Amino acid sequence: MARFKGQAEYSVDSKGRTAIPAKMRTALSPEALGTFTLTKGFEQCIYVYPLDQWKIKEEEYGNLNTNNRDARHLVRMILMWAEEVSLDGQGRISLPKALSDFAGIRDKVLIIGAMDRIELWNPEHFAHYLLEHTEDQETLAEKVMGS
Amino acid sequence: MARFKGQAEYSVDSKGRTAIPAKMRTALSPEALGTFTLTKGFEQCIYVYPLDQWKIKEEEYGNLNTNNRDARHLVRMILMWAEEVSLDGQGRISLPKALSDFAGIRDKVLIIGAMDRIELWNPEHFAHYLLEHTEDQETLAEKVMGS
DNA sequence: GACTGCGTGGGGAAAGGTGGGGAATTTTCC
DNA sequence: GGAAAATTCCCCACCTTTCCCCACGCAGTC
Repeated sequence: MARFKGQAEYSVDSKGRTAIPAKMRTALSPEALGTFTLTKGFEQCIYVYPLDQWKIKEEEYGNLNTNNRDARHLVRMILMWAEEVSLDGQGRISLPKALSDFAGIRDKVLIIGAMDRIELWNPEHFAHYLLEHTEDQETLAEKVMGS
Repeated sequence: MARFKGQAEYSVDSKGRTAIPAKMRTALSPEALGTFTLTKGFEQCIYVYPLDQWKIKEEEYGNLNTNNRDARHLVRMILMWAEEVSLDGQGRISLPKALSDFAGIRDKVLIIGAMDRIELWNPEHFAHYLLEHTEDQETLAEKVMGS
């Protein structure tokens, strides 16, 4: 499985394209075929899953019973935002308008490696996010991984 | 199996035709033969099943116990609205009047990929639908897919 | 100091969405 | 039963968007 890490602030050009950092590109499995599935993240950002990783997610959703009202709604909410994009010859992807609108991304994007996915943030929004979550890492670690 | 995802707002022309997004067309299996079965959706929308996927649904409904009053009624309700349509040379389908009336679709249509089917919504109705389902994704995911 | 890798920008060709005309078929009405 | 009207289907044409390719400049490396 691909393990992404690190951060970078890149620009988004007039055509809505942004480069994926070379370090993250080299972390991709060959099975990903240079293709990602972008979707709406929890919090105001875009989740970027490599194709092979997304297949696993998709499988889960496909097994839900669509005769169940809540399941139907969940599938709608997740899939309507999902979009498949591929790297161009320069190692860039183009951001679907619906998603960059949602995340408030315009001409700058903060790219964060987060294990099995990459996250795209509006740099300013991310700064705000940090301000709202001032708990220090030590406390969090204890809360989450404690016992 | 075809896996549809993404969203798009397209127009419906004066002849009641609407294009199927190219991304969804490429997701079609060859067995679908560019043919869909449209039927009344749960919630106020139109369900669009590729031919091969519809066969599976048909099988499911065919296996229901027709001695059961509810099952009998459900099958009637679903099948009486079902209609088969094919893509034209431009990748469009024409919407049966009964269905577009039911969904309230006029000159604009919101097209949503939802796994094995495509959904057609009146954009405004969909906005209302979203307002009525404000549960956040995280809670819903937990409810539906367990811990 | 030249070379290579990487992020950025843009031009041109191809594809995709939209609209409409006209022939063939079906429906309706006299 | 036949003519008129409406509908359906197939094709062509336009225009915007997308995709693919080429080019530049900066940075780190040998």
